[in-house]
Amino acid sequence: MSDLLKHKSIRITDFRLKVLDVFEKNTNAVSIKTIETELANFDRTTLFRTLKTFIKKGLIHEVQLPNEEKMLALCDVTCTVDGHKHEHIHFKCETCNEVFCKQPEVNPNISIDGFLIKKVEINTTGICKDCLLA
Amino acid sequence: MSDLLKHKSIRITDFRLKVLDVFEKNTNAVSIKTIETELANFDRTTLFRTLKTFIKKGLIHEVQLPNEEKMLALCDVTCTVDGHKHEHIHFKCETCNEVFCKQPEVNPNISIDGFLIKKVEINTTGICKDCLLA
DNA sequence: ATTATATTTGCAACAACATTGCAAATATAC
DNA sequence: GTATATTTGCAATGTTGTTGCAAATATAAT
Repeated sequence: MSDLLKHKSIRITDFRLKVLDVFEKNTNAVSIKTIETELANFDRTTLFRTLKTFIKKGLIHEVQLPNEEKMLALCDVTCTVDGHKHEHIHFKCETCNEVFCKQPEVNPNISIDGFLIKKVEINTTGICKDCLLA
Repeated sequence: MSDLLKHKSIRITDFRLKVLDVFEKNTNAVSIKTIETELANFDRTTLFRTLKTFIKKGLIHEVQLPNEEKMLALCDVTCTVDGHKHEHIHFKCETCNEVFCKQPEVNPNISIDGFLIKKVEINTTGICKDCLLA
């Protein structure tokens, strides 16, 4: 578990392990509110700095849907301090409100006439598998 | 110009016309900061309420790229109080920092195994046409 | 193992962004 | 022109995130 921090060149501290633990206990993306609830006594400044470091080092990434609270999720192993390289897309279920990182069935190829696209980010909403079956 | 408000069932007031004017004067998406700069004397509460109303009624939409300031842009005519129905995607130029609403060359078809997708939002970054030619 | 160095933490203060309640003002409907 | 519902402006407050700094801790060097 601390290997994950070491692998991304993040110094290991008690607090960072606790924050990482929150991400690992939750299958899907988590909000800052969730993190704050699951950490017992903590300093908000340190939390924000920790999250910033985690993002910079390629350990977690933000999921930002319009008019929605910011969510955070663990990155693919391909992400490093040199940049985030995600293949997945994001999905928010309007029934259970969970935010998923999922592989699309066909890899989308997005282009705009005359423009050079370097990064693509896809956010979707709908109803997830479990809620459809329920 | 006030027809646009009428068409979206938004009561016409001086303040709302001024805010709408900012959107119409700017070709691309604008930040709240930009709106505040272009409005002379105004009340921030009223501005936030106005923007919320505009979004709810389908006149403008948010463009939220991760780790970026929230941007706002006029909607397609297809958007109403019953929902936003955009065909376009968003593009932020890393050279000029403009945020565009653009039609993609091929309409992307996004699907996730077992999930029902109702809305898709695509945000891209790169270099825009003008900056490529410059 | 001990020390040196660099990074991280916790606290207080603050800045930016956004919301609520309420009385006065204004827009639309009659 | 009046009645009714909505919008505005103000003050207060909430939420989210940042800065500076001294003390504490993690890693690197010996």
